[in-house]
Parts: sequence; structure tokens; C-alpha cells
Amino acid sequence: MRTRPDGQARLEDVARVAGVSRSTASRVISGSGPASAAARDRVRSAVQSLGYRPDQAARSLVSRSGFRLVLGVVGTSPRVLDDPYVHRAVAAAASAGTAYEVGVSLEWLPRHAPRLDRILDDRTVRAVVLINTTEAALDAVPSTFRGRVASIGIGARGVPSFDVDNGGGAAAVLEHLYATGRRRIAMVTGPLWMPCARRPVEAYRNLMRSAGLPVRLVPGDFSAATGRRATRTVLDRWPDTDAVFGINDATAFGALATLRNAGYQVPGDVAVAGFDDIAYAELSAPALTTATHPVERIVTSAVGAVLEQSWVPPSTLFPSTLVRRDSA
Amino acid sequence: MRTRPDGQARLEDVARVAGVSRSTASRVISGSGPASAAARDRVRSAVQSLGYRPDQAARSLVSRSGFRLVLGVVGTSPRVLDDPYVHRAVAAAASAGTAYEVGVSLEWLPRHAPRLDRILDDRTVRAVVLINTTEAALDAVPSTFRGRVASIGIGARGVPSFDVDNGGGAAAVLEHLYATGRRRIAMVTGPLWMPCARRPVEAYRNLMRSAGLPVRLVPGDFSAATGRRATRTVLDRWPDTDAVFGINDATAFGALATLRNAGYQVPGDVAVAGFDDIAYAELSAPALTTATHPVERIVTSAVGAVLEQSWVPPSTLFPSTLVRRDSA
DNA sequence: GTCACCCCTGGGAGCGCTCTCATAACAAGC
DNA sequence: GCTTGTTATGAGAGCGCTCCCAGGGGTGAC
Repeated sequence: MRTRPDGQARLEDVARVAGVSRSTASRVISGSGPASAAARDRVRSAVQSLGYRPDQAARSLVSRSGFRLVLGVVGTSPRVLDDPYVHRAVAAAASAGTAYEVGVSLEWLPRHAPRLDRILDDRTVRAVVLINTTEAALDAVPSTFRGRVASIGIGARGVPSFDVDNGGGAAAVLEHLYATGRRRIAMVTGPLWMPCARRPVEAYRNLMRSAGLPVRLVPGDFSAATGRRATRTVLDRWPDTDAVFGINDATAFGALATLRNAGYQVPGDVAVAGFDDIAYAELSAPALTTATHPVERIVTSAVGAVLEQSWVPPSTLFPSTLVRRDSA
Repeated sequence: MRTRPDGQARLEDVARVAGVSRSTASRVISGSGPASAAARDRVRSAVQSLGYRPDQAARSLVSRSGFRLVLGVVGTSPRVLDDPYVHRAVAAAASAGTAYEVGVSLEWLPRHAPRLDRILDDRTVRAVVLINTTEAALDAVPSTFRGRVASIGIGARGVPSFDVDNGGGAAAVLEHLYATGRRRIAMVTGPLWMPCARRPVEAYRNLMRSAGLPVRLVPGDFSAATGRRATRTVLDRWPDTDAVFGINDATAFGALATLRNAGYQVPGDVAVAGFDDIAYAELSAPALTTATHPVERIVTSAVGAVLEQSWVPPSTLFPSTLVRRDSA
């Protein structure tokens, strides 16, 4: 009888102590087949007394099922991982993952070559949740792996999507701006290639058109720095602007900083609103008017969908509501 | 000759195409033994043409070496993962990890039972980097695994530590407050059980003592919410306070909000300073005076140390410098 | 008693890889 | 020539687990 070289108990040790075969022990531990009550009890107490924990590598080698969840963040550079929205999502996914006993790994997927197959044909990964999903990333999902992928953002053919209703949220913010008398509303958007930037911009265009107001769009990249620069551009190009809507809160903070430096009163001269309702939104001066973004609920749903393998609707939108504070 | 059931090329396929044995192919691919130039070339081109990628599960099953890095965040609840400092660390670790071709997983380690053995005896994990390290967490590192663990925060017996010199940074901030005439300086600290809260508090005590100033300490938990509440306490207890030093920037933002709501001028009536120099620090009103915290460099060093297995000093402190803005 | 049915159990193959070891091939030293 | 050494190679074992399959033993119907 061989002893384990590293002191780790193996399945064989459990089986020996419990007085059953490896097969029976395996069945009890993974719950994958019949076992008598007596066998179950003895295996369970053997596991306890030996401190046995199955070797995940061996397990997924043979069962072809993974034990970790990869969070694939699509972006132009690994710097996307610095985004506060991604941060919230990562934290939420890590919490949700532990509930399912899977480890959560983080991976950057280059925007121009989102090599998803590379991740999915690794047997150690059970599922992938995409963030900042693009059409290219969805195309990169091999059809055989559709059931193991969920998307936070857009979805398509077999990849269920979970997202905030940012069109509705943007509309709520813009309607609030309109209702409080703003008529020359500028918007600082995100990069045009990102699908999550589209709905808010559409909402903006629609509302401006139907209200007969001028369209004042300046691109940014979700960062406070471009929020600052873009707001500078807005002021130079359309000095009579009376409201700036940032695609997210960071952008709005940048707008706040530029306006303050330029001597404008907020909200007296120019109103500012953001989107996401991050923790700092209520701490800025003035406190930021924004719309909610239930990132945690969205991520938890996506993780649950992809790990439980139950049917989920192809597309789920979570409502976003206006949070009225002082900046607008 | 058997064909691969899932279309994936295996080592055997590479060997067959290259006209060598599995052993030789393995040696070339993992670079773990001698091989003739001819054999090397043929194996490499076979890998190319088949799109072969080694199965990590099988690899670590036999070689007993892992392929992922776990970031262990010590805290009372999974909510620690929400901390912006942790976020920066996670992003940095994910970037550093990809450079070494290891996946980075995130795990919460309960403060009262940091079961590190559970993570370390999983052969799929190559190394662990601890964050918010406590003495209990260091004690939980089995001595056989010392070389596979690095700590961001405190270190001990064989676990190298990497941290910001937050004592020095705090001193720099406090000296600046003193130099600009502040004499009744309150400090909002972090939870006392967290080692990373200790050095700044010590620095505060030392400076107050040597300058003959009163000690005004109120505990917080690194969040803006407690920063607000603690500052309220400071104002109630010591109404003549003329400076508030927050243990981190979030705390300082909370202080800023409370002071603003209470009608104080910053920095006119009360100066405010933080620590970390996060992205929002320069966006607040007034822009926050703080000290730098090179999280990315620290994390990259820790990851490098633990993956390269080269000798590293038992303890490395990264300097923190004052960033003078408008709040103090 | 015989048959057909369960439910349970253990033997054994094999997942894809690395690694040890024996052998082969060839050069250099005496 | 033989020994010694060095380098390249392949055969084969086996990492720890799951899963297929054959067999054992009980139960109930006839």
C-alpha cells in the first residue's frame, strides 16, 4: 500500500478508510450516482477525518468540466481593468462565484482579437461572463460553447445578455434636465465602438429631436480625464450650454471640475448629470445627479445563469432610475 | 490510431505530426530538457499548424505546478472586495499575471479563519498574494508553502512583504498640515485590527506628541460613509478642530462632505487631507491634498517576486510623497 | 422455483500530460 | 581497441480522478 508523498489524502485513502471502493467514494463525494445510506455515512466521515479535498486538476481532466469562472473584459488595452465599473463587476462576480464554489479569474480580451476559444477550450474554466461585450466578442464564441457564456451588455444567438436599461436611465436623466428648464444640453459620450455607449446616445438624440433641441455630442472614454477635456470642448464650441450629461459618473466629475475651474456655477449656470450612481456621486460638490446602475444584481444574474445552466431569457434589462441630487 | 473526440490537438498529435515521441515533444514545448535543433523546429511547426495548446489540468496534475495566481483579500466579509484600494490591486495583479501567463483569481479570506491551506494545496494555484494581510493570515501559511506566498502589507517568517511607506506618507501630510499652521489636527483611522492602519496612526501619535498637540483619533473603516460619520463626531467632540486627516481618500471625501454640509469652509476653517491619491482626489471640490500610494508598482513587485522565485528582501517599502492640492 | 426487475458496488480503463530511466549514438581519452 | 562521458531519444509508468460496465444480491410477480 503506497502512502501519499505530500501528506494529502487522496480518494483512494478515503475509500480505504471508509472500507469501500474508489468508485463508491467518488459517487458519494460528487453525488453522481447511487450509494447506500451506510456507504454515504462512512465515506462522509472518512472525508472529514482525513481532511480530504478533491484535486480539481484531476477532476476536470477526466470529467471535462471546469472549476473556475472567467470574467472576460473586452477593451483596447489591459487598462480597461482599471475602470470603476469593471471593478464593481469584478467584486460582484467574485462574491457570486464563491457562492457557487467556483474561483473567479479576470482576463482582458483584446477588442480587435477577443480570442474566446483560447479561454473556453481550457477544461479548467466552466464558464465565461463577458463585460463590455462587443459584436466581435460574441462572434468569437464557438457555437459549441454557447451555453457556457453570458454577456453583460449586448447578447446574440444563444448568448444571454444582462444589462442595465441605460437607454431608459439616460432618458430619465434627460427628461429631468428638460423639466428643470434646460434647453441647450450637451452630452459627453463613450467610445463609439462600445455597444453600451449606444443606447444612451440614441436616447439623447431622440429626446433632442422630439423636443426640437440642438444636438451637442462630444466623445469621451468613460474617464474623468476625457470628461474634463470634452467639457472644455463643449464650452468652447457652444458657450451657451446650460447642461452637461456625462455617459457615466466619472465623466460627470470631469465636467464638474472643468466647470468649476472655468468659473461656472453648478447647477446655477450649467447643470451636470452622470450615470451609474457610484459611491462618490453623493460626495462631490455639488452632489451628483445621476441614474442608478445595479451592477451587483446584473452580475449576479449573469453568473447564476451561466453556472446553473437553467433556461434564461435571451435578454434581460434591469431598470435604472433617476437619483436627484444637487448638480441638476 | 485514435482520433481526438473534441477536435482538440493533444500532445500525441503534435508528436505524430512532428515525427518524434511524446517525450521529445513535451521537452521541446515545456523547455524542460535537451532536444536537437531539428526536433525543436519540427515540434514547433507542428504546434503551429495544429493550433496545439497544452491542457493545463493535465499538466498541473502530473507536474504538481499550478497555473493561476490567487489574490487573497483578508477581510471581515466579502464586501472587502468592494474597496477601491483592492480594486486597484486586482487590476494591477491581473495585468501582471498575464505578463507571466498565469490567470489571476480573486478570493476573500475571512479575517477570523483565513484558510490559506485550502488554497495552497490546490495544485492548480501556483502562488498567492495576500492583501490586507493580518498576523493570523501569515500564521495560516503552512511552512512548506512559504515560497509561494507574498504579502501586500505586513510580512513575517519567509513571507516577503511589499507595502507603501504609509508611516512616512502620513508624516509628510501631517508635517504639511503643521507647516501651514494647523494645530488641532484630528485623524479618522481605519479598523484597529488592520495592520495597514497602524503605521499612519503611530506617525500621527508621534508627531502630535513631539509637537505637544492634542491627540484626536476617531475610528472609521476606510469608507466614505464612516468618514462622514467620524468627522461629525470630531466636530461634536472638538469643535475647534482645524484639520482632519483621513486614513485614505475615501475617508477624506466623507470628511469633505460633512464639513460642507455643516457650513465649514475648506481649507479656510478646516483643512482636509487624505491618503492614496486615487483618481478622484484631484476632482473633488476643493481638490484633495493627499499622499501617493503606488499600488500598481507594489502589486507588480509582489506578483513578480512570488512567480519568479528569485530572492527578494523580506520587506520592501515603497515611498509615499505628498501631493499638495487645495484642501490643505 | 424462475424470471425480470430494480439498486448498489467494485474493477478497470483512461483523461493528457510530465518525468524517470534505459538505451542509442557519437566523441574523446587512454 | 575499450572505457568513460555526454547528449538525444523513446518507452512506459502514473498523477488523482470519473465513468462505463459487468456482476451481485435483494424484491416482487407469476
